[in-house]
Amino acid sequence: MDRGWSGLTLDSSSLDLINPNRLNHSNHGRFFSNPLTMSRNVDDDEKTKVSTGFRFPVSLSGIRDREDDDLSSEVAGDNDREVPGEVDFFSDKKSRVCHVDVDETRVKKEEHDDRTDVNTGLNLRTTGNTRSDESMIDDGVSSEIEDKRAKNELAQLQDELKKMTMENQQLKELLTQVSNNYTSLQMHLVSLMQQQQQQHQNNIHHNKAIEAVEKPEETIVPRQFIDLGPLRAVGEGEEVSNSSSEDRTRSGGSSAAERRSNEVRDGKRVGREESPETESNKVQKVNNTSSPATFEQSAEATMRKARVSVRARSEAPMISDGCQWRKYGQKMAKGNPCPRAYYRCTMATACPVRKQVQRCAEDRSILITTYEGNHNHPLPPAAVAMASTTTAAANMLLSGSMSSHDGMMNPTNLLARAVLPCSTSMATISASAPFPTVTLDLTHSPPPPNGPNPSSSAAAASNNNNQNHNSLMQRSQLPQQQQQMTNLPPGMLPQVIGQALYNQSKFSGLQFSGGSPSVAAFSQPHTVADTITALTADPNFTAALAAVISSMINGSNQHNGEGNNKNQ
DNA sequence: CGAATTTGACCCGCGC
DNA sequence: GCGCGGGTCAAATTCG
Repeated sequence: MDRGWSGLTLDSSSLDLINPNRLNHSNHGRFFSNPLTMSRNVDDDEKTKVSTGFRFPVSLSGIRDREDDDLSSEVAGDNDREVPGEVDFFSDKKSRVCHVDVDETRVKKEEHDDRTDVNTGLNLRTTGNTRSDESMIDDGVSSEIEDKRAKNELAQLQDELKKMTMENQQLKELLTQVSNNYTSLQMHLVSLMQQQQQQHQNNIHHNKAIEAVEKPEETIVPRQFIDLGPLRAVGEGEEVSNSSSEDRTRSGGSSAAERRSNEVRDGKRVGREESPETESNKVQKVNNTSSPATFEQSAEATMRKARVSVRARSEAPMISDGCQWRKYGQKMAKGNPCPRAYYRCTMATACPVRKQVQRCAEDRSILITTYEGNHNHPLPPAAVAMASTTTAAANMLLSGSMSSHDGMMNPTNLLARAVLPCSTSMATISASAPFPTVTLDLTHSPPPPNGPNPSSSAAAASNNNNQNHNSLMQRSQLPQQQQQMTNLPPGMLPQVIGQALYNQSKFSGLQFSGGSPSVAAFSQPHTVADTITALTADPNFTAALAAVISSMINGSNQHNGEGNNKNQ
């Protein structure tokens, strides 16, 4: 069936969260929509009962479908025509309820809750059929009892509906609260970063003053500038004008990078989109341009160096991530029989983003795509998911890889440090690689019985703690959605990655609900505080939230920066 | 015919 | 200093 169902199964403990009334704080407009879903869902639920697990929708549309189904059936609960059917569907329980009678509300509620765990929106057409069947069989049973049963059921459903509505209300409040918290946090971050920026400017002015007084050759530079990678595309026009021979002389240890920039000057490599610059040149430039955007440029420079590696199973030669790429080279990498292809983004003339695509040596069904740099142009919707994901990952990585002082001062790093311990189930971070690299492993296939871990080649840099990484992955029971990603059609990947971040917040609690059946975070009525606790305790929620915030931070940085802002 | 890809050559960084 | 490997360039080739 191609209705957005993932086809993957969940343990029954997660089922409860599928209930859109608990998850979805919205869309009452769709409450009565799509009557077809009722009949459609019959099959699903019946199949679900037969099979070992339950299906859940990965796509939002899928979620909505289920929501419609559930809601529709609830609505149908108000509809007398359909109610008896549902009664019969749960006939094994209903009869008990019926005998206990209405005054035994506690018992009834327990039964009711049990049933809720199974999915309240079970299907009316099935039940209707069942009813008709049963009515044919049970002709002897008095219609009076049946009416009574129907009324009981109706009351029960109405009760349930009220309960759901209240829960919905609670969730809405929760959402409001979370979003308020988020807004205030964001404001706080922005103010922090502005303060930091101010501080950097002051430092720069101070250093320039010192420079003017002391020997001009001894450039005193704040440490953070020294530690930075090359400045991101300086713009083709302004490229080499500053790097005179005096600069090179002054910079002392003239490196090969300088020779490269000489070549650029000599016209050998004019077509280069990025001007390779020495550290000293960079420092020089930074010092020369004491513009307010210095800090942002520095961040971008580091960003340019950071890499995000995505491992995914794909038979296609390249995962389609929504961007346009031009292949500019191919090399045989050592230790891998598969060639490595080099692509650069062609959506804008001077977009610095590049990516490498290579198949994993150990498992050639795994495609390793390594992204480097930030887009300097608007992205099509299809590319936003991947771009924001990689940017967020890179942000987390970079904020974590900064020097200790800066890292501690960097608000992003606070997030990263809060996030990384739990996001290791999805991301591996490498500080020892030539470039800081974060690896998003979307394959999560069990390691070959006797071979090395499949993630070992791409995440090679991180392999000093690779074992730990894997144990983390296993211990945390990698989200089933990720497992589902392993065999996605290539075009679906970016969407799913982005979706995953989104879904992580939506399905928070689902994936980590533990083994106990029907005890997911919302299976029982909770106070808002309980719910918040459950949400914030969930690593996925934290990770997703951090990814979003991190992405936003990057965005705000870029907006504060100069002309060539990134759009991620 | 223009755009995209291929591929050999070149350059650079790094380890020995 | 030399060799190796990674990364990039650009002419040649292929493709639409």
